[in-house]
Amino acid sequence: MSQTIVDTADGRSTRNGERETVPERRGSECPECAGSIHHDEERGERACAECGLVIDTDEIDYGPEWRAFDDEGDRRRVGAPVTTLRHDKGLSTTIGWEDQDAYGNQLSGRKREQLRRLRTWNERFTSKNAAERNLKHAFGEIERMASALGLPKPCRETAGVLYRRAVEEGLLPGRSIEAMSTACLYAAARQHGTPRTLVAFASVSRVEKLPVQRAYRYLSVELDLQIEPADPIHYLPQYASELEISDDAERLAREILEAAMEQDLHSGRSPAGLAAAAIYGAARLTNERITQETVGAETGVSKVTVRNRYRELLDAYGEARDR
DNA sequence: ACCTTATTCTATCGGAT
DNA sequence: ATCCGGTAGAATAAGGT
Repeated sequence: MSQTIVDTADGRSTRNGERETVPERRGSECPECAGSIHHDEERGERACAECGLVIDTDEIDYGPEWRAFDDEGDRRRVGAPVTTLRHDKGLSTTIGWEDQDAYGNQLSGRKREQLRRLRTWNERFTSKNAAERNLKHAFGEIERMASALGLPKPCRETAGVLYRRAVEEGLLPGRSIEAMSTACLYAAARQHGTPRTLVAFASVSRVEKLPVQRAYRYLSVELDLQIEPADPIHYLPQYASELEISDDAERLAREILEAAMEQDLHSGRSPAGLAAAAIYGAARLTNERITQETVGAETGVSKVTVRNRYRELLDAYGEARDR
């Protein structure tokens, strides 16, 4: 009864987790001293310019990273962009399998022999040990799941960074690669404001929900991840498009959620449930025919929860309207 | 590892449109 | 006939001992 935990596995905020104690990730003010946030591109950190409080680390640099070595001044880096999602960061050479030269001519037997040996050794060097192969495996899984869930690239990259850190911290032994990579992607998705429910992750992962959850918990404790409770508003766009709701209704749902959050209705509730209920309530207010059943089915929330929440939400919204 | 508490889920039924 | 709303009891999640 002392600590404020804001990092619940299903993304809801806790009862005593007052919002103002939660570090604002995307805001421009320091939660400690209200100073402005400074971006340290070199170190990938965001820190307060006044008091030096580091807001978060290991941000992805989205900008081009090209540097020229010819003369001074122009610092662009050259080459394929470095990506964390290749076990070798995309920097190794691959030798093609074709027994042809660059012009498509057949090679002599002698050359072919030489190439085969080269390939063999190249393989040995590029995936030289088990750890590297594990990374390969994990990043493959991250890519697969991310595209199944429609998660954007920066999010995948973050997941890759998290996974790499997890390996470096020695969190892997005793845990499956599948579970840990799923957990990393889950964490990354929430950090990027494109959350998906744990259930959604479990459905695209090769492992069950429980190990994923355990891995996530372990990960967030060990890496000291500061992840805010998921914002129900972030679920709106995906739900709205799945349910084919009008833009007007989606906007309305957003307003409803904002009103509800003013009144702390979201505390302790599942963000996905709130979002589903807001969609349903908004559709009802704009006279769009949609049943609690379909909303529940598409969002993975039971219809009981949809109706319990949507009543509350509309009450809160009406009250906010009256003032 | 077990216990407590709040929330959500499953199943079910009566009533409304 | 389908949708809504309410309810009981099981299940789950998170925190604490």
